[in-house]
Order: sequence, then C-alpha cells, then structure tokens
Amino acid sequence: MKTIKQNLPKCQNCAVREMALFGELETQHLDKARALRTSQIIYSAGEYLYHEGDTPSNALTIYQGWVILFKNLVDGSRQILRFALAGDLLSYKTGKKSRLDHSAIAVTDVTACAFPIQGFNDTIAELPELFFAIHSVTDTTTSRCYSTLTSIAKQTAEAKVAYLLLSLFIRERSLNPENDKGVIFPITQEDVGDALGLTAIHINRVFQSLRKKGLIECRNKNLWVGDQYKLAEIANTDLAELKKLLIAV
Amino acid sequence: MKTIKQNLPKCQNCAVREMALFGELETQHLDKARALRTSQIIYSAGEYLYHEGDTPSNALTIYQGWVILFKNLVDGSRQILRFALAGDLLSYKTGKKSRLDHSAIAVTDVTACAFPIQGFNDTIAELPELFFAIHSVTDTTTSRCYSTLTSIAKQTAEAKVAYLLLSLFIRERSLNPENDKGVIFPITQEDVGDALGLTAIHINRVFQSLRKKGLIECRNKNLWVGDQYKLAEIANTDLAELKKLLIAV
DNA sequence: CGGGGAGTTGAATGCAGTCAACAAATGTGG
DNA sequence: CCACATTTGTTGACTGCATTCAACTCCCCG
Repeated sequence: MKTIKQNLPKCQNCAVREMALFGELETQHLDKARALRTSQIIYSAGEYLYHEGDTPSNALTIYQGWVILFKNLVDGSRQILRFALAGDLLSYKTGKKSRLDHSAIAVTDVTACAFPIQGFNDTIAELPELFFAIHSVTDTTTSRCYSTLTSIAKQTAEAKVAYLLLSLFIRERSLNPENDKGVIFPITQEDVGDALGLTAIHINRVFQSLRKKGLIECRNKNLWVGDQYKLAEIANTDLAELKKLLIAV
Repeated sequence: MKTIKQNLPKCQNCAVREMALFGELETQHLDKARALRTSQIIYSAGEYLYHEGDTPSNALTIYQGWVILFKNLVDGSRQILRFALAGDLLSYKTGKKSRLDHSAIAVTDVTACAFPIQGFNDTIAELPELFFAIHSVTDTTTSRCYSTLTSIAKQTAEAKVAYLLLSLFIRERSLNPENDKGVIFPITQEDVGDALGLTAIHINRVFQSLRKKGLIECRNKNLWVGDQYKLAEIANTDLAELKKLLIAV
C-alpha cells in the first residue's frame, strides 16, 4: 500500500468519471467535489483495502484494478458480495452504523481515489448535488444486489455462471471498448464459486460446457464473449436491461 | 386504495418512528421533515403499491402492514426481494435512473405515509440531516440484501428457512414486543419459497422438520420462536449481529 | 355447502456436492 | 535458467438434497 498526495490526476480528465461518483455531477461542480479528494492509494494484489468491522475514515473510488468484496462465514468459507471495478464507490459509511460489514481485497494491483468521509459530509449542505450523486450510486448498488440475488436464488449453475461472466464482461468492456482480444479476467474459478455459492469443481464443469457451446473463451486471465445475446439467454436475463443496470450509475 | 390528507397523526408520536426514516433525525428537525409528508395511503391486501417500471412521484414509509417487494421472472415465477414491514422506506428514486426495478404488493391491509419525492429533494439543501437519514436507510437496505444473498447462496434449505423466519420474527417482535402469543405472520409457505428460491413443497417439509425439533410454531398466520439462539445456530448466523442488522436503521 | 387456496404426503428424478487423484500453470529460490 | 512448491484447473465415481409430479386433505370464505 502506497499513498500519493502530490500531482494527482484531474477529475475532469478522468477516464472513468462517467462511470464513477462524479459522473452524476455537472462539470461546474467538479472543482468543489475534486477538492474533497485528498489522495490516491495504491494497493498490491492480495492486499486488503479494509476489513469487516473497520470504521473507515475514507471513502474509496476505484481508479483501476479489480477488488473483491466479501464476508467471512462461520464455516471458514467466504461469500463474495460483489466485484468492484474502475469507477465503483466503496466504504462510504456514515451515521449510527459506521462499521463495515464486509472486507475488501485487491485481486490485481489497484489504484483508488480517497475521499475523507468527514469532508464529504461537511460538503453536503453547500453542494446538494453531491447527495444525489452518492444516493444514485448506492441505489444502483442495491439494484445490482437484488439482481444478483435473483440470479443466485432460482437459476441453475449454468445460468448463474452465464449471468456473472456476462455481467463482468459487459462492465469491463465498457471501460475498455476498443479491445477486440477480450477483456482482462483476473479472478479464479474458485472466486466465481465463492460468488455464486457453488463449488469450484462444479464451476469448472460449467465453464467447460459453456466453452464447448462456443459461448465463452476464458483462459490466461482473459475473457471473451462472442455472442452476448446467446449468453444472456442462457442466463435467463434481458441483455438490454442488464446493460442499463451495469453501465454507468 | 384510499388517500387521507386531513388530520394525519403526528410524527412525534409515531410508534414506528425509531424504526423509520425519521428515527435518524433529531427531534428539532422533525417539524420541517414532517411537513414533507402530504398524505397517508391505505392499500387493501392484494393491492399493488407500485409496478416494475413505474416512475414514482412519492416515497412511501410503511406505517402498518406487510408488503412484498418482488421481480417477475421470464419463466413466469417471481423472486421476492424483501418483506417490507412498519418503518420501511420504499420507492424513493431520484436522478437519472428514476424507474423502479421491482413491484410491491400489499400482503395485509397496509397504511403508508407518502412523501412527494420532489419535496424531499428540494429540502436536502436546507436540511442536510435528511440526507444522512435517507443514506442510512438505503445503506442498511443494501447491508440486509447482502446478508440475504449470503444466506441464500450457500446454505441448506433448512438454514435458509431458519434465517428468514428468525429475521421476520425479530423484526415483527421489535415492533410489538409485548405480545407473548407470537407475532403475526401473514405470508404463505409459497411466499417463503419465492423469497428463498425453493419450492413450496420443500418449504413445507422444512417447516415440519423445524416444528418437530420444537424450534418454531407456525400456524394460523402466526409465528413463535421459543429459542432464538437455537434457530440462529441452525441458520449459521450470529444472533447478536442479526439483531443489530435488523433492529432500527 | 361448495369452491379454491393453502398445506401435506410419497415416489421417482436430477443437479450439484464430495472425495480422490492427477495435470497444468504459476511463482520462487538456488 | 532450472528445480521445486504452490496454486489453479481437470476428470471420474458416488452420494445426497431439493425438484417434479401426482394425489389428497384441510381450512377459510362466500
């Protein structure tokens, strides 16, 4: 972990601004909002961004890299709650419940923008737009959680895997649209299992089945989905709706 | 559905205020906040509060009754996202994504307090406390969703049922602590199945098993849990943590 | 008193888990 | 640069939980 406080990149030029908290803000408010960001923090792959039970002093926006948010379970396993990619907001807690109910770990090397929560809160009164930006992000997070719940509750393993892979492919691709060789896919089959409540062994069998059907190519930390409509059909979901949910806040 | 605009009960005296949006507000702000509430709406059992795709003009706080929030799935079944009880906030949407992604239906007769969303939004600037109140509620909703996800993803049917029944028992009981005969439990076994992604038939078998073990009594729309610790153990969850998550916002 | 929703029971089926072993890829130190 | 250890991915056989289908009962409500 390494903190940078000098020569931070400008939010106006930020490649992920449209996807991030400030995508909701009009340009004229950006200066005020940017002033809230005091530093960037760089985490190495495998490092924790925070632990369950922590009371965070900073909110984090992922600038680049992949982060896994998860809960440790009593039986020693873990439940992955979501994968945080560039633009995602983490660890903004305020009010009576100030402790985080999950942990976050860097999958790849990760760069995050840090915003002191106190500064956020002090600014709400003079910049109500910031409220709407935050609310929009947290509301979207809830919507995505409910969609995930829907996929996990009643679908077959194949449909769940299809839903997750398609979701990650769409999100990562919206960040790097130009690349025709597929997107980075830094998580293991065990991670996928921990996210969907399935064993890594069964994930492996489903991956092979999806590969055989020509729906995905996935090797060397790289993922390609040739026909998103077909994969969406396997996932029992509407592709257009899914894209609306996943792209921008 | 019936709307009341005269002689509304005072928020100060509201029995569910501690559990609701304004539980976060200091008493001196209550007058301003209460002025935002323009009406109460009464729904009959079976009536929809809103449909997926609607753009709501009012946010709703449940004053009494049970509401089911759910998504319709492509295969004709439905996924229940959560059960809304007295104090819960529904249908507050603002910003670019103004459409609701789920429907809400009254299980019992329901009374809800209605707050025009526009009024909410106009008030944020002069009453930043309202922001923190709203954020706290939506953040808690997300936390509960992630806990539900965790229960549904990896637990056996018995653990899932135990978790849901215990959660509803704790919430309903915190609203009516005095009653020793059990709490109202107006949902069907099929509803439980739709919430957990299990068939009603299997829910029935699990209910019988839990009854045989003396962990629950559930009949005539009434639920009693004698030993919450034991049921929490079956649910693979920590009772103290669960209560913190479910009681108040 | 009749109809419909909700709950109950049994038998057969099938999806995903478990266990065990091995192969391939990745990383590390000498 | 190679040797070795560790992580990740792959395969097969067996087990078990939850589904499916079908029939039936109970209870509430009009």
